[in-house]
Amino acid sequence: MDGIRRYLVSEGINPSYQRLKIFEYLLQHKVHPTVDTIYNDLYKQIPTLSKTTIYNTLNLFEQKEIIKSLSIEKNELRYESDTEPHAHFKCNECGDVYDLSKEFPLIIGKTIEGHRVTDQQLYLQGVCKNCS
Amino acid sequence: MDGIRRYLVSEGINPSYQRLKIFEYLLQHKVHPTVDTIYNDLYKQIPTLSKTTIYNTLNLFEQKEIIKSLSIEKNELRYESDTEPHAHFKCNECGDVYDLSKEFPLIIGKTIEGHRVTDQQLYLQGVCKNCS
DNA sequence: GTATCTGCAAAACATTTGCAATTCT
DNA sequence: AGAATTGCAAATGTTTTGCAGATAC
Repeated sequence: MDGIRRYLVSEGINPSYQRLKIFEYLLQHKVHPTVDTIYNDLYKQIPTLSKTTIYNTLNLFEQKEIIKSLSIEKNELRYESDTEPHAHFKCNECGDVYDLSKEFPLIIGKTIEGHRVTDQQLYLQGVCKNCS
Repeated sequence: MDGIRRYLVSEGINPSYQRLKIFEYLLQHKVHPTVDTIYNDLYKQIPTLSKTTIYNTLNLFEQKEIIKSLSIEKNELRYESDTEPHAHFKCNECGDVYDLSKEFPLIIGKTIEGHRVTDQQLYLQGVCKNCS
């Protein structure tokens, strides 16, 4: 927890209790949780927690570029603490989202058809190994 | 317009006036419009048009697999009539979304890390050639 | 003590649903 | 007439905003 505190401070973020807990949660739950999932889980430890604080905190983290948001599915934002580019796979059966370790071509930094690329996201969908 | 009518019929879709106009709009506006954009444009020609009809129609088209929806950005669904897999580039300056003709590896049909892939989306972001 | 952070309640959006009126054949 | 379609109004779900109270330095 002290490591997390130091990390947040080093990124210019005031390490409040809620912020520490939310960032710790993202580090420990690498399944790209939604705000609702984060709230329902952390609520057990922090009964006074509100969703507003989770929204505020995630928006702050994203602005400071220590997390990323994924809009894989309509009407559902998901969050992850891994900011390195990597592909995502969403299972249409169980709904789980997996990180893929397989390397795909890195396009960031290149110029394609005249457009300068600064960010890339590869989303795959299908049926995961558990649901096959 | 008669070609569009025949196409809708061939896909099992009753070609009402609104459906014809909405599909024609998507064919003519390949900038991945939102429901709001479609509504604001078509409203001028069809003053009685409602957003509900646009939602109904787009959902029907998507279900019949003659269009695709893109959730590139949070809280904003975009639609396109091109159902072939291709990459998208979104300009963070002007907000426009471009189709890229450059070929990227086709992953659909493959199995990656045990997951069977049936759909793929590559989203790039950055600064487009007009905004550079 | 002053600035920041939290969290309630309300607002703002996009999308869906229920249903009555309209249209088409 | 009968079935499908349209579109209004209300409901739903997610995210944002306003603001008063709590917390931290």
